[in-house]
Amino acid sequence: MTQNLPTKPASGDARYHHGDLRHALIAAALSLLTEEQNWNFSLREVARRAGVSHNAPYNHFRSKQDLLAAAAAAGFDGLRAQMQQAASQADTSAAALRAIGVAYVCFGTANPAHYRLMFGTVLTSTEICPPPVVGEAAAAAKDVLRDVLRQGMDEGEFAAPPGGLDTAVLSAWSLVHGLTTLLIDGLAAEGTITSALAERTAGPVSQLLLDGLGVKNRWIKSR
Amino acid sequence: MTQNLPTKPASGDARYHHGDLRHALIAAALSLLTEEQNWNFSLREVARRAGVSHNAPYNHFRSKQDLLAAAAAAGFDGLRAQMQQAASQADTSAAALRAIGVAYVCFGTANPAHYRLMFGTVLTSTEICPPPVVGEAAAAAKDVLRDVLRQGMDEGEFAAPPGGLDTAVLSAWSLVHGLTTLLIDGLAAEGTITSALAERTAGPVSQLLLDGLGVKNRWIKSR
DNA sequence: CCGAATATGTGGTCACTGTCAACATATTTG
DNA sequence: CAAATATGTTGACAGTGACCACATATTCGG
Repeated sequence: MTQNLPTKPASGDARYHHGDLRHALIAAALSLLTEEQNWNFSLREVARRAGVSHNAPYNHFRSKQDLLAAAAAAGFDGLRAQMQQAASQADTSAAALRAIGVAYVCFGTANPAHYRLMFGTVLTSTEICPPPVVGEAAAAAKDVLRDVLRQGMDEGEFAAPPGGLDTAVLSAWSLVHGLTTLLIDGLAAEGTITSALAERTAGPVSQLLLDGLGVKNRWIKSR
Repeated sequence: MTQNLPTKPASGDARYHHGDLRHALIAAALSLLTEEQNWNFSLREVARRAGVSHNAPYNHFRSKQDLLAAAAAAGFDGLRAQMQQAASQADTSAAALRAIGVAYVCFGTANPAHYRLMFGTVLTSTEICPPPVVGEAAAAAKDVLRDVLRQGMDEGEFAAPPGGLDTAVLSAWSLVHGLTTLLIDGLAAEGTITSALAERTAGPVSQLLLDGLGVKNRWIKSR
């Protein structure tokens, strides 16, 4: 090295210890994720962005995958928040379900790379299928859906399908998740995906699920 | 190297030109894919498996992504085949739709890594969203679904949802695709996924879609 | 209040990767 | 049969993830 040990920085502003490097790294990873729309960026680049050496991240994450898992978990937290807000503003269970569906798809299409990462770390990473952090965050989001469905079934607004609540939850989640990824992958529609397109698509698709749940005012009668 | 230029092999068995290296590379990639359950394997490893030098692949694929895209396209071909066979063995449109759903989910859960790759290369790769090869293969599979739905609607077996055939296709695909990935990701059920589980899950979920399509003998009446 | 244990950051290193360029050998084609 | 092309080979390079030993803060027990 040309000049040794300027370790003690000139200004007391930047300390040797970063303060909250863990979050800084996650933030850096997320910004790289949205910039490049994939997670091929190097762990070293993340470290550079956070202004630390290429090895500092290893004090907070066991591996690159581990960092990505943390970023994915953060994504599920955000998703859950959006779903909850959407549900809270609806007055009927059916409306809540539809709102959740739209919110879900909008979240995914607005943050394609992040959404993809959320459901992608798993395989890319270790054997243990959903890394605990991710699994828990995902379950929390799933529960929002479950609550709405249960309430609707309790109120008699939804009919119980064979297989009961579990099947309903799984179907609903499958539907919005599938739609989201198809949109992201450019397999559902031509051209770039706008939030308007997401809403326009998510609406009818959610409706079809509602029909399956035997919601009272079916479109078939309403026209 | 210890021993130079045994380029001309002793036996005339192995030629300088491989014969069909392109397919050999795809095959090697696929076997690595199922072995390691991810596509972190190196292009060099693929070349090693095919018994060629680390640069030979570049005569057939522009990049690693390009090879992966080819593998993904092959996957869609296989998927379409299974869907077609399932559909051909059903006597009603509703039965065909249900069979396709189950076949779809079974394909995905039986080849998790491959399935994941099929819907994953996109982002990981270049800007042009679905690489042409992949997009075309995917469209072919999608058409199987579309044909069944159209026929069912023509026959009056399915009711046309608002948004028409397109919405129905999109919904159906979303549902099975979403369910498949959730199962693969370990987010739908506990423990390892068996083909039995896949069928058991895909059945009711498909049924819910059929209900949404207003199929005559609804489960609610059939019990 | 101080010294040891610990947490956090640094630079060095290694095997390996994807890709490029230059070269060698088959194959095809005029 | 020569020239053009297709296919494969070796060599190189910068960049990567992950390990190590070491340096510096921070914390905590005495």
